Amino acid sequence: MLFKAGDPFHAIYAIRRGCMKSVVTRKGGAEQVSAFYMVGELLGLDGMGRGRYDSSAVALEDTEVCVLPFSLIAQLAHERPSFQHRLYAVLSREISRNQNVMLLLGTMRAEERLAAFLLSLSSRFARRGHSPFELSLRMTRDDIGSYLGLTLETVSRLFGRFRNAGLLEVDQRIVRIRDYAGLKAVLSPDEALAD
Amino acid sequence: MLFKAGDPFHAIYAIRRGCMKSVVTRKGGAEQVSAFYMVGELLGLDGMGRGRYDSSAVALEDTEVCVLPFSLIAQLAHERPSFQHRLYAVLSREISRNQNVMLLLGTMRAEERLAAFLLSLSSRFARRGHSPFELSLRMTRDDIGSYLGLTLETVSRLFGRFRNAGLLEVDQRIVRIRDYAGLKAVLSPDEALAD
DNA sequence: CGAGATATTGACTAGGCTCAATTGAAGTGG
DNA sequence: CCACTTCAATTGAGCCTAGTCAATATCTCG
Repeated sequence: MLFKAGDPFHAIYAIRRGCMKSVVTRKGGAEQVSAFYMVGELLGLDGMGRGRYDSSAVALEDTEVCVLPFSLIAQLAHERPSFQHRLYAVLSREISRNQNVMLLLGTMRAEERLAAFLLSLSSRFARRGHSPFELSLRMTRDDIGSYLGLTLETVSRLFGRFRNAGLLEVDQRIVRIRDYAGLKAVLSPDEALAD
Repeated sequence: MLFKAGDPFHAIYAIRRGCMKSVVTRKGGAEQVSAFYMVGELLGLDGMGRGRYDSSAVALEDTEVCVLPFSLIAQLAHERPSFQHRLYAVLSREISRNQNVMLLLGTMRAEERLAAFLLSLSSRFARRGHSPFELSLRMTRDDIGSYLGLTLETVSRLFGRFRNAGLLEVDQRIVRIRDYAGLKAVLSPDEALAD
C-alpha cells in the first residue's frame, strides 16, 4: 500500500513499473476500486483538495513509483506556465475519466461494462507499446467486479460467455481478444470508450 | 444550454443565481446527468483537459452565471500562488466528488442512493443559508434517476416509500425531511455522504 | 380550458446477486 | 518433492431488486 485514505497529502506519484489500484471506502465499510493505474499514469490527484488522500493506493504486483512532491510541482508550475497548463490538463482529464466511469456504472448493462473495460485496457496497452490483443490482467475478478459495480461471479460468467461467443480467449489472468470488432459491438449499437 | 459537449473550452462558470445540470452522452446515445450545480458552484472544469467540454451544461430554471475566462484564470493563478492553490483544490475536489458518485453508483442499492442524494442536497442547502429540511428540487424525477443510475419510476416509488415510512413529506418538487436521522439510517449501518 | 410535460402507481419480467459447492493455482513447510 | 493450506476462479440454483411496459393522474402554461 502506497498511501491510505486519510493520510496527509504531500505528493502525487507516477508509476514507473508495475500496476496499482485505487480504492475508496464508504463509512459503512463497503469499498470500491475507483481506478487502475499502469506504467506512466499518475495517482494521488484526489488528495490536493482537502490535503488528505481520500482513496487508498494498493500495488497489484511489484511496482516502482516516482514520487512527485507537491511543493516541487507547485513551484515548477509557477515558474513554467506550460507546466502549469499540463497540470491543469492532467487534473481535468482525471475528471473526464471519472465521468466516463460514472456513465459506465449508471447506464451500461453487465456485458457492456466488461466490454468497455477490456477495450479501454486494450487501448492503454497499445499506447504503451504492447499488443492491444493480449491483455495481462494484474487484478483479481473481485477487483474487476468492484470497479465495474458487479460481483466477481458475474465477471467470471461474463468471461465465460465472451469466450463461448468467440470474442475472447481466457486463461486465468491472460485475456486474448479474438474478435475486436465483436467486442466493440457489445457496446450497444456501436461505440467505444475513449480512454 | 450554457455549453454543449464538444464545444471549445475557454471559460469556466460560477453559478450566481439558479441551478444547472451537467449531462454526459455515450456514443450510443444514452445520456446521464453527471452533476447538479447550485449557487456558488463551478462548472465546466472538465473542459480544461482536451480543450473541449465533454459534458453539456443545461439550466434547470432561470439562471445567471459568472463567466470566468480561462486565460484570466491562468494569469491570476500565475500571479498569485494562493489563487493557484485554490484552483488545484477546486479541481481536486471535483475528482473526489466524482469518486463519491462512483461509490454511490457502484455499491449502493436504490434506497441508499436516494437517501444519499437527499442528504447531500440537504447539506448543500444548509451551507447556502437555507433550511436543510426543506428542499426545493429543481430537477425532474427523470434527472434524479439519471444521476442516480435509476429509472424515473423507481425514484417516484422511493419517494412514496420514504413518505410512507415517515421520513419525508413530498409535494411534487418540494421535499421536506421529517426524520433526518431515519434518512441517514437508510445508508446501511450509519453513514452519510460528505459533500 | 386544453395540450403537453411530469409524476404516480400497478403488473410483470429479467438481469444480476446470494449462497453454495467444486475446481484450480500457488505458495509453505516438513 | 509432495501433502497441505490458502486464495482465486468457475459454475449452478434460486431469489430479489429494479427495469419495462402501460394506464392514469396531476401540473404548468399558453
